[in-house]
Amino acid sequence: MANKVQHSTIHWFRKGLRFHDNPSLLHALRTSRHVYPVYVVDQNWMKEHDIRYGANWWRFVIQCLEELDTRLRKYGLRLFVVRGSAEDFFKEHFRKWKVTQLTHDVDTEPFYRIRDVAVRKIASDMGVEVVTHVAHTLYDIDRTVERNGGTPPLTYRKFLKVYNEMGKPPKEKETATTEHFANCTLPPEALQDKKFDMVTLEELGMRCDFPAKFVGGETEALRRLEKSLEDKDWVLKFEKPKTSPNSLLPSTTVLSPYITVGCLSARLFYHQLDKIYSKAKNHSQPPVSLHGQLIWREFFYTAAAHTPNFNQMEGNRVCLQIPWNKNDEHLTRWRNAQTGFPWIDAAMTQLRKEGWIHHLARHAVACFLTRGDLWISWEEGMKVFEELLLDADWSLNAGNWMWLSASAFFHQYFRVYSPIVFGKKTDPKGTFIRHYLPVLKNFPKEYIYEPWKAPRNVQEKAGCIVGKDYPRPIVDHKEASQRNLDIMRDVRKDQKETASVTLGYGK
DNA sequence: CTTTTCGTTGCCACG
DNA sequence: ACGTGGCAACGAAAA
Repeated sequence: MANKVQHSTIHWFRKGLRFHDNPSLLHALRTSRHVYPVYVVDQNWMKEHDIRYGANWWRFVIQCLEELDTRLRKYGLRLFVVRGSAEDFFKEHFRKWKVTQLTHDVDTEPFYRIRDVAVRKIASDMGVEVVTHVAHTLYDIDRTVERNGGTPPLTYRKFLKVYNEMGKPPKEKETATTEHFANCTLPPEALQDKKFDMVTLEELGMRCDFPAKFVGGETEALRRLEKSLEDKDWVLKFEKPKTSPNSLLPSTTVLSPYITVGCLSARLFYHQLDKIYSKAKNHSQPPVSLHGQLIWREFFYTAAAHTPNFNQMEGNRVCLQIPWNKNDEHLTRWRNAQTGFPWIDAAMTQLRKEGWIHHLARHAVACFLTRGDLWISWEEGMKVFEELLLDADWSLNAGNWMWLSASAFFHQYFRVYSPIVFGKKTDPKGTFIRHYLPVLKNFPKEYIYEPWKAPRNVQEKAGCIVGKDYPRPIVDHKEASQRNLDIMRDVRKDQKETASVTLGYGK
């Protein structure tokens, strides 16, 4: 090899749990004699920053880590799973392992940024060079914002304009493979150090008493990508709003969990789509196309990275200030699929048991919790999603919750999803409900979306008495949504007046 | 400045 | 089956 191969490098996996399109890993391998691949599990840090991934998410990530470890061992390396503070670990091991270089992806969430600044300081104090690359998003987000004049685009159209000016995102990098690892080794004592062996759910104090519907790992991610792109016609015609939220086989790709933890590169997905698009005469366009979905992700990442307090209402300049109610009983019932609205409860059951629900199902349950029915803050819903979703992503989660609650980005608050009618369009027989709420499975289709309306004898025949075997609806939808609509209108009127008064003072 | 148009995915009644 | 306008009417951006 022509270039000097002499660094002793820690490659820090956070997201980016992959060998394909991993520029910072490639850099580590190309410039080092020793490469220590590290993943940090720090529950205190997570608690401090209110990061609340649940057992299903951890199981998924551990599967990803196991695959990384297995593959690294084939190349003579291993994964070091660190317990506790990243700062403490680096302070100790930069010296112990004679580290001269640290490599990792650029991450934009505030909690990552704070920690990265601290780690960078430790590194510079100890003479460790830090090399980072943008690999999780399509573009370098700071440059997108620069291009937009210093602020993030806050409408999709505006974002598209910037996107069109910037040209296609960088091509994905080659996959790290045998030749990249050829010159990298680890000292035997490090290879055998049991302290850094794989973490388990038990160790994290967690339990999953249901099987994994979606298995983590890069191999599964790439297999799923390939399968998703198999039917070219489906890819070319894809329009998100036309996909079904309640088909038992997902009507979309379900690549989001893989992209979120980074065992699938968004850039790889982007360019594979691009190849298919370029060979065809016609294809669907953003925002509804598959490219459009990746651009939505980028849109929320960009807004989140440049909006202080993006995941809360208070101090968030893009978020409408709404006097939400606090109602722990209603929140708990929503969380635990006990609202008495079968379509809502079925979706929430799918979320809890599988960790993924269709985007439109998220719309339905989010609208129900916030502006539609329960008038509970979007922040509460966001927290539940973060705990239960495999694809929970800080930026997208907060952004979409603001969208659905009509707090930001989306303003047509009078368009309320009906918890009874909406699901019927794509699943009139209620197959989805019957699957996830077996207690209702024998209700005739006339009553499956509103079982409380079934006459007593029908309930008896179905073997399910509403109010006993399945809850009565916790609100009257018509009444609640109308009341909420009125409050929303008043809030907006008030805030417009306040804003103009403030403006008046400013002049 | 005002006016019009548009916005990934509402519901309902009517034809 | 599907399209349309009314509902009561949002904010951002184009015109």
